[in-house]
Amino acid sequence: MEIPHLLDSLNKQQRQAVTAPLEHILVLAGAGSGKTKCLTHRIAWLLQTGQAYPHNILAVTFTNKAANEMRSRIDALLNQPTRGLWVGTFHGIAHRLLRIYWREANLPQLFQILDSDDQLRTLKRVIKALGLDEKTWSPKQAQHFINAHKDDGLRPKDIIADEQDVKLTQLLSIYRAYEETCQRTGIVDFAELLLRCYELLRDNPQLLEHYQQRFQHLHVDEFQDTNTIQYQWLRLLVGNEGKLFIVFDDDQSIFGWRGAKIENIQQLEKDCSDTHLIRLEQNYRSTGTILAAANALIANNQGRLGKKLWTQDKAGKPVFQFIAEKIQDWQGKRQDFAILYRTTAQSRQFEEALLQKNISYRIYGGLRFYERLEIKDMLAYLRLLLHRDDDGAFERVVNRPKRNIGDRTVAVLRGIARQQGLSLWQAARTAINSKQFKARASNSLAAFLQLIERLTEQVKDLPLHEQVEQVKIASGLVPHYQKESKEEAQRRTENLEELTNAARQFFPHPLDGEGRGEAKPGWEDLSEFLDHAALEAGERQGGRFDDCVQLMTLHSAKGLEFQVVFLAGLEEGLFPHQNSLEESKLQEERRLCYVGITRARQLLYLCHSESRYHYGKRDRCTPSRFLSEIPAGLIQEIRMRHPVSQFKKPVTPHDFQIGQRVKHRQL
DNA sequence: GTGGCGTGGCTTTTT
DNA sequence: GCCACGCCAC
Repeated sequence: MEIPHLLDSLNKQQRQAVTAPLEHILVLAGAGSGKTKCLTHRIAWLLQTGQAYPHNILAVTFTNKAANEMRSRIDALLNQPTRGLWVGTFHGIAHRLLRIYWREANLPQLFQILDSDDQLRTLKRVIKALGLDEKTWSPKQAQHFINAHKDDGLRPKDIIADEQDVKLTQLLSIYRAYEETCQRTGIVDFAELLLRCYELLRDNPQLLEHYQQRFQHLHVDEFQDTNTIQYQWLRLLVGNEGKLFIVFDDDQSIFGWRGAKIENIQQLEKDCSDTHLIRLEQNYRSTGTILAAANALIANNQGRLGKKLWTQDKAGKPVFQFIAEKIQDWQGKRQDFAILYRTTAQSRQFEEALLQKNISYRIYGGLRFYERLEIKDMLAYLRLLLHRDDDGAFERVVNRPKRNIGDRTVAVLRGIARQQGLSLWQAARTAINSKQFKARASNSLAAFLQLIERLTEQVKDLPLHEQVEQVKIASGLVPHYQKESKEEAQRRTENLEELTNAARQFFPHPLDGEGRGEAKPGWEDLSEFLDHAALEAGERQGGRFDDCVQLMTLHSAKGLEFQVVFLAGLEEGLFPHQNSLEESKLQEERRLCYVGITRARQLLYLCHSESRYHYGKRDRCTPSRFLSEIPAGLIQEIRMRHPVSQFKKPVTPHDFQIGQRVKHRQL
């Protein structure tokens, strides 16, 4: 594409951003203002004007989806795949660097990635091994404690614990023990990828300098979602010479609760002198009315950088405040609809209502492919082939399918492992050799060890997908699942079949080179496949239907758009949520509502119930304060024909009672 | 080793 | 009200 053409499709502000001089460019990009376009065109612009070579460019996103989208849009703009240009998630890029520089990062070459579920299981074992009570010291809490500190760049030694503070002291000791376990067994959790990579660059000046010189242009998507360690990592990498090009929207910062620091934007302006702010305020998505509602709502927040979205489109229909059944009347497609809610628990009622009306739907959320039980079981076998000392994998499958290796036997192994500082695998060896078990337990255990050894030998020269297939057969998992209900068994078997397919289609990604490499036998492909499974857990559970209404939480709707949006449950205590009524949290709730509103292109329905069940009790609901923050003139009120009126006192305005009275049924 | 029962918790989620 | 998980009894 010629350079002028590259700019043709851009508006004035977008063009200004894309062609901005080489300073730190901060693009404040409102909802639907074309931020990905801006980012991808900037990269194409730098390349086509000869201001940068591909290998000078790094683009970072939060999700794999965003990274893939960006990569393919850049390729499309340039009419070819671009080599040397790095596009990836923060975690993906950190992982890539750690795989190359594992020595410098003080990791074993074959370090493994732990997903959150594995991390939790590991913590459970650590807490047990410390002799602590799981009830007082919940693994969940410890997990949060550890991840939050890693996200802030803090190791146990960086945390000052007052000895009087029993709780903090104890959590710290768990953190320490967990770190020790991870280091000893070569496992790395998600937060560790970032922190370890930050430390790698910080502590290796030559390496840092190399990458500072290489990546002169750093592009960051959704910058308002960066946490402390991500920010520090970026700062390190950008150095004194590099230039940042960041795209963000402070009004769409909704992940503060998981460590995102919206202040990083101000911090960046403080840390880098030559920053230049550009606003993208023209919206290409929604009607004027929807935008007016969104603008009015968000104006109630303090400390905004400030922007007002506008559109050339007509005003559009008023925002309805209302009740459903509209879906059946709609002329367009089912997938034009989205029902958005604050909490996952709300989805069930909609499911039931839609089921009853025979409207196909798709729920986002739930388990993803690589998170499913049967898949994780298979992955555990595969992990054991590579790493005998993977205690998590060992515990998971040692008795799955049943091999007469019960809890008691495993408990003994745990004891030996703890005492002698061994892995469970080594402990099993030791126990068998020193005849610590009765014949039955000893034989069963020996048979399991042999199975893994034999299997390793058997598949080591096969291509990846055959390795997976052989392990599936030898593990005995399939007959194991067959014992479950028929549908369940079939689903699990299908998923395992799909895993083999995934392995067949999997092409490894050489670390230093670019693009896709050749599949080859040995353990490298398997190792990469396992990384892939952890880092890209796959799409959220999808529908079997093509044409369906989309159901999801507001958080997962970010970045998407729909013709018609129903925002459900606009009630005090639910949205804004009970636990978020304090001012700073309330502002995040309001931004969440803003995100919800700006997902709609044509029609927006704001819904609230008069009453709903809350922990078993039926409660009256007060309409959300967010409703009253939208000018009444933009809203057309609709009242349902048959409101559930268990309360004498009439309530206004109205109600979304879809499915609330339907008897619950297991789906 | 499994099933039945009691208890607690209950916002949002990516990697 | 509902689910997930842990514990105990067979």
